[in-house]
Amino acid sequence: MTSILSAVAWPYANGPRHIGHVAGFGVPSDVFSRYMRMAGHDVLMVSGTDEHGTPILVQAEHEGVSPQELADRYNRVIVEDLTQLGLSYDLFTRTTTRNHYAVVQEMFRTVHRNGYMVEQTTMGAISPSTGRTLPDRYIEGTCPICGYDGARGDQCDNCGNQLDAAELKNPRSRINGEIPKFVNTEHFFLDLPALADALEAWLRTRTEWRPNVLKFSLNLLEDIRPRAMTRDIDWGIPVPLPGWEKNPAKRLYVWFDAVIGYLSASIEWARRQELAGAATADAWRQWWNEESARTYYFMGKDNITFHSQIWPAELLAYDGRGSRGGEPGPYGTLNLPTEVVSSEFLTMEGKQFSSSRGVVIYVRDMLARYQPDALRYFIATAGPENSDSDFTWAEFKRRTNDELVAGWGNLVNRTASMVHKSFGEIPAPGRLEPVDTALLDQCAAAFTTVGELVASHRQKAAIAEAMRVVGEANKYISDTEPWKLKGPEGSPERERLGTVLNTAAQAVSDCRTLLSPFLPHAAQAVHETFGGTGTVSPLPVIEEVTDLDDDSRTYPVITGDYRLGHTLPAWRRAPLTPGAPVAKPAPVFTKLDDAIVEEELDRLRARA
RNA sequence: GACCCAGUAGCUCAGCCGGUCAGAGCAGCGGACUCAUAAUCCGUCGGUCGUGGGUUCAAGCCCCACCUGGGUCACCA
Repeated sequence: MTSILSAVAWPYANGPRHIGHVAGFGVPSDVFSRYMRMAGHDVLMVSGTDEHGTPILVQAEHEGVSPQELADRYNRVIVEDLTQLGLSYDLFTRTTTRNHYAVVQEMFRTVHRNGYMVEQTTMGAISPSTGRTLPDRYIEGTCPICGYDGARGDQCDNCGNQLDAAELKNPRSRINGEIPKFVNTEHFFLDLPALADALEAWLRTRTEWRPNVLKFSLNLLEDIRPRAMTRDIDWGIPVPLPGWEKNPAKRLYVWFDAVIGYLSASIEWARRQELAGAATADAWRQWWNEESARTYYFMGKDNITFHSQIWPAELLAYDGRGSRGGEPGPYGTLNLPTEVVSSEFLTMEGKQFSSSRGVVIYVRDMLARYQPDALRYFIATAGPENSDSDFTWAEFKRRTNDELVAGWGNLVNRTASMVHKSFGEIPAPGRLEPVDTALLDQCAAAFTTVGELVASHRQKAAIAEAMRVVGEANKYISDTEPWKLKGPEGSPERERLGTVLNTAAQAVSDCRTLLSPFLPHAAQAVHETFGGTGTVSPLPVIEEVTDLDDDSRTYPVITGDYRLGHTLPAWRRAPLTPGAPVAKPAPVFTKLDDAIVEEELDRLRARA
């Protein structure tokens, strides 16, 4: 048994999330975590909403609410969406808890004490009316090179040249139109060059990573410079140093605090376990201090930099393992990522997702009209695992109808239907013939092959293998033709029918287990269809909790009971019990009408 | 501009270290069957693996150039 941390990217709480987001971090991390639990490992899966930073502040001002109110609203929306999708977080929390603030400040203090947080003065654009940093992308003006008037502070969309915001002619804020002021400003920079050797040495040991992620990460080292970890902004975590702490205009950079969420959420989880009497408050150390623990980080490719460079650098600095040396703080020596599992991007009908341009389908809207497992199936089989992939409504309909419903759903339905009509319960098998054992052997072998594929992050191949076994079971039924076995009670034909249907039902049960990491909702339904009782495929729940360090505040978290042997079966065949009642089955999956393709495309066009 | 990735049958994609690698699913066509949400099963058509060079006994797989699409390039989560 290994301790496995599933560290899942933190959705930004400035709006609802679309299916591209959950394709990148959500479904892959959940499939991995569910499988690892069934394989007997000790999994801790954590995440939460990321709630600081300029975009939330801007959005909140735009809506006339406080940033916390805005974050509260979308935190709840995101919590509900991810729960409905069945993502099995042990704890999904947020970055505005007191616990998170305390952990982030402790990280900062130790990194600073170890000498990796250096103060520098830089020239930055600020908004004269608010005093806040104006990020380059929020500044626009006339391009000094081509004269295009809509150039942004970071680059000109017309001529494509990289720009420095200070070079723009007639610069103005895209937020409120005022003229930005360029001033000297003090900030703390994470001294990445002092950590570069340690980073590279560590990356060189990461041979298991997807090659593109590793290559990208190594490339980042070539031009490594100190990176600002504070901002001129009043929405964020205070800098825990004398003279800075009470300065409302200086806050920690959102990315400095967001990645620390993996640690703070683990700590929050342990503290809540202690309150429930289930573990001690330092139970989190099992994943963070034990060298044998493995930590997997799931995200979209836009986040690679922060997980393969910034976060490991923060950890190395905390541990005192850079060129300046140092000592770890109270959290001890913290584990670096075992693997950064990055997905590519999902596109929508050939275009990049874009909320502002209306090229989008939100998780919420998707789940209002379609089954969560239908979306999960699409993402698992056609998602952006190793390269960008395209979501189209036609393909979604086809995958759902021709593969999920016609392949897996039909196998369940035809098998249960025959068992119900012939016996009303799981029949006892007679003597097995070669055709029977051949199918059962294939099912048994699939536990190894599918498991290894999921463990090595080749989920598309894994689900394809599981679906291949589904096909074998369908073929078995065609070959054995149980509908032709019509002998009376006690006849050899009748016994053969029992054997065939028992074998088919066992194969269905095996496929159910094999597919359960991908299709957890259906797994439970299939289990019950064949007379099973209890939970075999646990789903997450939303709990309203009180902030551990602030009685006045409550918020929703995602959590759940995913204990092996209690709510989860092991990753192997569970023999069926003859005599378990099998009622007339109800279809597990809903077939989609051809018309949904045009309907959805119309919706898309209406948004644009 | 620099760098990275992708370009394989009508469609969506597999092809790890170069030698059954020319594949799968869907669509199309032909057939079988009727237990099942007209689902299933069998057979079949189909590609000079973006283009042009090169290395090698042997190249989707390595090298060079080019074309097309996507991405990254410090304060954008």
